[in-house]
Amino acid sequence: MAKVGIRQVAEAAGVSISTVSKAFNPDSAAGRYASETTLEKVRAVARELNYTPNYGATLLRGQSSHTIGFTISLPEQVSASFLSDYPVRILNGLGPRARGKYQLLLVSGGDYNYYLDIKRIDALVLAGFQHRNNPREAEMLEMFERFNARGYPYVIINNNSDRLPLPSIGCDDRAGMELIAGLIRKRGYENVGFLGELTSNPQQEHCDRQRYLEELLPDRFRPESTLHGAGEGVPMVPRTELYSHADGWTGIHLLHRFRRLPRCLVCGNDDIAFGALSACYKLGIRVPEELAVIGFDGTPSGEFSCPPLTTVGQPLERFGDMAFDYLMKKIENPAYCEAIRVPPVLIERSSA
Amino acid sequence: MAKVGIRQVAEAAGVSISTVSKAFNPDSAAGRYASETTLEKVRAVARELNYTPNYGATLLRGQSSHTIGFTISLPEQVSASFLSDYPVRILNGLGPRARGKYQLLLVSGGDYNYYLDIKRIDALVLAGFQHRNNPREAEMLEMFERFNARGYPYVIINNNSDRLPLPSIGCDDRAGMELIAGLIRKRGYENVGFLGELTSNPQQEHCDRQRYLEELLPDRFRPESTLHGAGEGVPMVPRTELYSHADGWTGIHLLHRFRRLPRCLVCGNDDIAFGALSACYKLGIRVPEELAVIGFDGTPSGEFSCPPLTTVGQPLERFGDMAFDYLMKKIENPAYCEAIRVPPVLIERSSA
DNA sequence: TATGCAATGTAAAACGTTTTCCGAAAACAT
DNA sequence: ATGTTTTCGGAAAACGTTTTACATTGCATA
Repeated sequence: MAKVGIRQVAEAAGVSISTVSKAFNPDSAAGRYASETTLEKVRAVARELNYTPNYGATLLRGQSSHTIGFTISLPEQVSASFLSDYPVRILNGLGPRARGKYQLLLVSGGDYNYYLDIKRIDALVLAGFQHRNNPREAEMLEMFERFNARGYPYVIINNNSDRLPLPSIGCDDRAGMELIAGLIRKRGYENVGFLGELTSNPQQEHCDRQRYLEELLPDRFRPESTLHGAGEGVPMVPRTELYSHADGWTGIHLLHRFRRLPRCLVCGNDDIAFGALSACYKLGIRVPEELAVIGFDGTPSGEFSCPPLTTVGQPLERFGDMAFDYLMKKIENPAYCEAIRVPPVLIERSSA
Repeated sequence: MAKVGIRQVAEAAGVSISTVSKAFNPDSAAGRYASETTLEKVRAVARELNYTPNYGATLLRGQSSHTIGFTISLPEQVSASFLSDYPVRILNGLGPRARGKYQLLLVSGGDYNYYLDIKRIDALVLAGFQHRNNPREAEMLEMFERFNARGYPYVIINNNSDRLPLPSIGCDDRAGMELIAGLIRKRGYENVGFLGELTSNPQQEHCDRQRYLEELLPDRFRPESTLHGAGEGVPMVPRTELYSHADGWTGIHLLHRFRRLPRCLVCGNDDIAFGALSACYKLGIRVPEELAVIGFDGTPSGEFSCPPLTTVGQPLERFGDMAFDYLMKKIENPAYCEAIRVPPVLIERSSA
């Protein structure tokens, strides 16, 4: 069978190739100059002939690559959560939404500019970027700046800082902490501490989640049950591992040894909570009888930890499809910029 | 600044545009007809002008898309392991290898044929495809057949069946089971059972891992400590969950209730083992004192389960870069087909 | 010195679209 | 009936490469 291109379709439909092109690009400026009746007829013929526009030609002549870049974190820096189910869940939302309209290109760290520059991608989804307390924060902010300056459409997934408004989609951490605070009041835990990712630099600001918790439970929050606030006795430990499990593990050991364990410990994320849980198991601390542990993220494994983890679930699939909508909006209106926060959901299991 | 295309480079280098093209496609047939000296000079000029061949034009005129498709499982079917860190680890191997040479396109389930047909991708990496005991096995095999018939370069990651030789890269399961068998002998566990994924169909063949274990430990293996072999008393449970955690959980409950628990239980994968571990925690079964549990996969979370999981680690990053090499070989020599098995590694922690 | 052949480079023809520009026809206003 | 606008569709010019086919040069051989 002969190759079927735009010419064959044109001939079969009895129109010129430009009309066929218009049938496939109804939104283009020239599209206005053909009647919908004709276009529909052309489309029917095209369907029958099983015609698909040649991607190379489209790309060469047209202005859109119909491709969205998806990238997980800076080069050689994969955030801990991306070693769990994060990317797949996000992609499960993004993929179906983009299907048929945009293709998804995996852009490895550092190639963003390049791909955007050569028009290989129309827009970029940056996932797994935590710029807060990140040693390469400067580099990341500079990149965002560059994107803004050039008007590149991009969106960051799960960048939760409320101090730096950026085009982003993420969990409404404050709402999440409200859920947790509500649970804590319900259970009646009087002493509440927080366990975030460890860092060797005590100067670094606390993560937003900790701040929210302090604000929401001023009467119950115990700063000394926090590694930053634990005081002189407690040494700061340099981070050695990529995974934050280790932070939870170390955190419990430290707080236990220095007798700073509260009645309830809220963890910055589920991975930290898992680490905390294993340390409790090891040290014989009963959860939740002696120590209640609450996570944040809703990782599926939480259902099967020992004991099953009470946590706050992030709608990651939702982030994915919202990211797509965000970018479409941004492409249409280059001035659009918003930090969207999606409310999470409380998952009550048995650790608190 | 004016756009820099092949013409500008040609002019700057004092050669014709075809010579510039040759400099960038040294492997093409026509490449032989220009001296390496000239080509190198052209390349230097191109570098200086910061020239990159226009992708659309390359695609239109050339025959290769320089793109590899990466796909995780059939539409609407994400295998449990892909909700852990699998895809990212594989991509961590594949990405750097492909970088600069091939782009990576995320192909969502069902679009493979389409993308290959329209030459949008040169080759395909299929990850997360377990065709054994899969309700859609027929569909998958048919797809593989079609690929073979048309000579599409593709490779399946982690398809471990030894009964159906397919272009694949995966863990050498037999070698893995040898490691486990060795550990079991060393520890002196006399009764060994196996816990695979549950299925409502008792007719289905055992997974290869179980078969290897039986073959390797004929003296210690207890078929009754296996859900398939547990006999009439034990009901088969239909799968309800995507995650195999649940299978481990249910498995332990069942075996415990019907008093078929062996001294040591080998699990088909880590997720099952985590489910088993939580069930033990819940039921008060001490691990490893009463029951030793061994996993398979080397999921990072194993380090922080309760107790930390003894398992066999799969070199997933290695799979990724081997997949790239595989496809390159296949593109060069269309007849090439091999099922590569990479030996795993024993990770001794405290659950056995 | 003529001849043939290998080595090197170029001109020009694709590749299959999108888009610009223009003319014909139709609709409308006078 | 005439002039003016609007609507519709086509001809043709890009887009930036790769590849084919051919021209030139240099060199060894007859």
